[in-house]
Amino acid sequence: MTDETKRVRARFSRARRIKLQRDFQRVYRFRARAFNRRLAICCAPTAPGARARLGLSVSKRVGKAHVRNRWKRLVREAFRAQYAAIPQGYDFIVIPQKQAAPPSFNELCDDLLELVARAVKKANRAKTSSELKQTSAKDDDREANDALSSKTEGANP
RNA sequence: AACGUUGGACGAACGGUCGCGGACAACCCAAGGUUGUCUGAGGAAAGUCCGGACUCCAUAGGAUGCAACGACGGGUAACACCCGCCGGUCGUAAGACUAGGGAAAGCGCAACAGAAAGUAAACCGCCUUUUUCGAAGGGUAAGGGUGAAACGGCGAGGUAAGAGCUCACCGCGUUUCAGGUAACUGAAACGGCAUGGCAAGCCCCGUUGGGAGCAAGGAUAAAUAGCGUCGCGUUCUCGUGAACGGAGGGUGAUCCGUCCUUAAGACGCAGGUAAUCCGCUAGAGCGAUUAGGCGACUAAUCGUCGAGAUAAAUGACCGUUGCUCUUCGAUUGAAGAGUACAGAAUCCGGCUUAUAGUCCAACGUUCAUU
RNA sequence: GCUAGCGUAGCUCAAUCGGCAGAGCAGUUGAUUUGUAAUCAACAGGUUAGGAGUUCGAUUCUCCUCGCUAGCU
Repeated sequence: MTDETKRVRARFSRARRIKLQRDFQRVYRFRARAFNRRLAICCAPTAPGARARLGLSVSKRVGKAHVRNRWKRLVREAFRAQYAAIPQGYDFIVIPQKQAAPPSFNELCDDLLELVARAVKKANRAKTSSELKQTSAKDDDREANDALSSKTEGANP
């Protein structure tokens, strides 16, 4: 019975997806990644109280249009089903590796949880190592001057 | 019954739980959110190979060029599509394929072989004359050999040997007659071989084509940073303005022509924003009946509304039942595996390509039975 | 959405107007050397991306697929 109540709560609306090119670039630049034979996951922290968000990047190398749609739907469904087990306050980008056939749903759930855990560990390590970067990242959200900030970071060391 | 040929239809079904896009309604109500109801991929949505609708540029007119098409008749909004029919090739047949105008407008091509690859010529031959017996001259294109293709085929007459030289049949061409809307078919007469092939080689003839594409195009909002180049004369008029000329630009191949601008302007470079709404789905729509037509299709009447996203919705799990294959059993059955190709993005009509399987109809050949 | 180009040996590229598919590097074998490299000689290696058509004959001409690349909006 507890499982059913969890399922009732598990929703996945448009607000929990990453849509803007800006956000994608921010997550890629944070460089907290975890790989698998089938998947790659990038991860970056957002504001502390925010919900976890999912972005998908499925290239043409993966397959034809219906194969790509299949991947996106499976990953979205896995993200939704395991939403309670995923840590909040992060953005995730899921990238299927090229030439990989879509797996079954249960395998994909296991892969997703494992890789999310690894990526979040990496992200926390990066966060604690340099707190200045975190503040600069917050500024990035508001002002959206990614290019300038990255240039200054490269110039400082 | 077996083997085929052609055309068409479908392309898993039902139920439960959760989730996503859209519309409507209610509630909290600032944004937005919650609940309920309805609804939500295809025969190819694909490739983007053709043709249109629609929108803007803006006048699309002429000549040349370029591109596409090419028997004939029809269908259609249009077509490189479809239907009918003719010719050709293949198949015992049902049927299949067919870019199928012009080679006496001109240019060009045909490797190797072969004597010769096209206004003819003559290697071996055959016949004949001369002869120094080596050969030379003449006639001929029946035969040999080469080639994908050799200047009609085959038989008879004829001849020194031969030859459409003559004749019959066939092929080819011209004319006439008959049938057909026509392509064409059939028959007769005449000609007496002239006019070999390739035009998916150049080309000629005929027909068609203004350009760009929903990121078209329109509205609102937000944001930024400007810079450079070009640039009006005359006449008339009190003046507004008009005419002519010049300059710049468009007409996306060129020229003529034409159109626009000419001082709150045009063009170029650089930079910023890429957010919302409209376009956006009722249409050459779909289904049925009747009528016309061999058919593609058309007309009338009745009924009906079936996706509209934008980091882009159609999914996940479970159960039952179909269908196919394998194994066991072999009457029912049991277990396992599989259940294709593939995803709308402005919308239609085609073509092409990919497809597990299932069903229906018509027809052909062979065999068996009556 | 629109448009252009390319595909030939393991690699990089040729092949005029349609007429025997070639070169360099790489590979194999032999020679040379005490041995290796270099050099010399010989050899092998091709569905000309796939299919169909035109033609006597197609890498070449035409059409349809497949893959790759580039450009414009």
